[in-house]
Amino acid sequence: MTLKRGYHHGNLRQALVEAALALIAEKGPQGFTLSEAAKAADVTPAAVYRHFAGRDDLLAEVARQGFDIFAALLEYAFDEGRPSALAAFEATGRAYLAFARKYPGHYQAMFESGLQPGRHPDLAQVAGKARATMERAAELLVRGMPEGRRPPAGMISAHAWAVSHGVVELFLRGNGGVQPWPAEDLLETAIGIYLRGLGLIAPDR
Amino acid sequence: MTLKRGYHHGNLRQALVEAALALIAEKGPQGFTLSEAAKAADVTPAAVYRHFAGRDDLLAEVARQGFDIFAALLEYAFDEGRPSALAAFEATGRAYLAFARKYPGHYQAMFESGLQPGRHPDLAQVAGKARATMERAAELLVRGMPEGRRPPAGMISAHAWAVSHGVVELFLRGNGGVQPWPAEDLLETAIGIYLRGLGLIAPDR
DNA sequence: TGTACATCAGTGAACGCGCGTTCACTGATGTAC
DNA sequence: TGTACATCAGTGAACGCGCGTTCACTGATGTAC
Repeated sequence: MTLKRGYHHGNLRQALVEAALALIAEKGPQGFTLSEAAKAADVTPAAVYRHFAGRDDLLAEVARQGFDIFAALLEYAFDEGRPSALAAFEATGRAYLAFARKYPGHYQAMFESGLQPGRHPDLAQVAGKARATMERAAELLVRGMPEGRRPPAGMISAHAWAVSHGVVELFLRGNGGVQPWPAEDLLETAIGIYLRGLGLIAPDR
Repeated sequence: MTLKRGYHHGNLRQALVEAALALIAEKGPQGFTLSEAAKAADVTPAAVYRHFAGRDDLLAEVARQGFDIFAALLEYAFDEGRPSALAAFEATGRAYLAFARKYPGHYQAMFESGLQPGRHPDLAQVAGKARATMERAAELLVRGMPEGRRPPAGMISAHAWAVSHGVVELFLRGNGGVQPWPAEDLLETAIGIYLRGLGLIAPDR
């Protein structure tokens, strides 16, 4: 980290993003400050303004990169619906949780930092891309159901978002005492029961 | 609000709690500061220390009162399992959402303020009471299932917590763009499908 | 290859701000006699 | 009923702190000739 560097940093912009990520992952979204990120990048706070409009702009860039990774992971998990609509749907749920576990800094910047996407159009755009992938998975899933009883795909994907998000918030971080099940197991069983309820998995085991 | 009052406030402790609630409901948990709560209660910041050990202690009291109300609402919704285990279980889910909608300040203090319950034993205790009610509802629910295939009640209640929490976070506050369904409908459909998956509701409609 | 110069990334000092917290105090209240 | 006094809730001024942001500046880089 303290490698010799000259007056110019080289790639300060990305270094600041990564410093912010480390701070957020360690101390939560409120533990991130522009000044501390600058210090972690071995630079004066004023230097940040060469690359970002201010504190919120830096935070938004962190979230944007997070949504980029998130969208790519979902896309990869969905895999165009292979090997089956069912498997692809389950895979996107797992990908949600895997992302939250592997990129906690990004995740918190995206969902817990309190920045409103309306103020950052490019953020809203890439977030929409991630959402679209989940909706494609749901869309494909309901096509496997009898015509008359298909629930709206948007509702199915909203359910999947909600349970994934809830599992992450309540059980991935250790905030509610010791949890007897790993978050991954909780999500998998919840989605399994849900899919049975949709009639897409046989009722017996 | 600006009713004449003497040198002594009368019930400053509760007035501060309510000022904090209003601030949190309006501007989020980070919008709450000891100074602003004091100002809203028409009192000097230093006066707060007559009633609370400091900022965190005031926040914890807000959360504690929230868990009190929450636990009572769940208890009332559960109603000792009447009229049926199924109805009682569904009612607790609805109560979760109703609480979040009706008491947004409490809800955010409890779940989004970042205070750790470990540091406030009485908070952890009353939170445990709420959790226990949800587990009783789940326990009663699984008793209606054939002996060999009963999932652990704690898992069922964790699922219910997670989906309720996720629906609140994602869809009750308007953070994710316009949502075509009310949060209540999303939660009800999700839990309905889930209960079908457990074999507790007939598969057809 | 060498020099002059434009560009611009980062410095360092300073700002105003609101925060949580402390302290000696003072004014109101209520109880003992 | 009236007075002395203990209690204690709230005041007001002050503190140190870290924050985000600004500004004139300076040092490094790279390009034109």
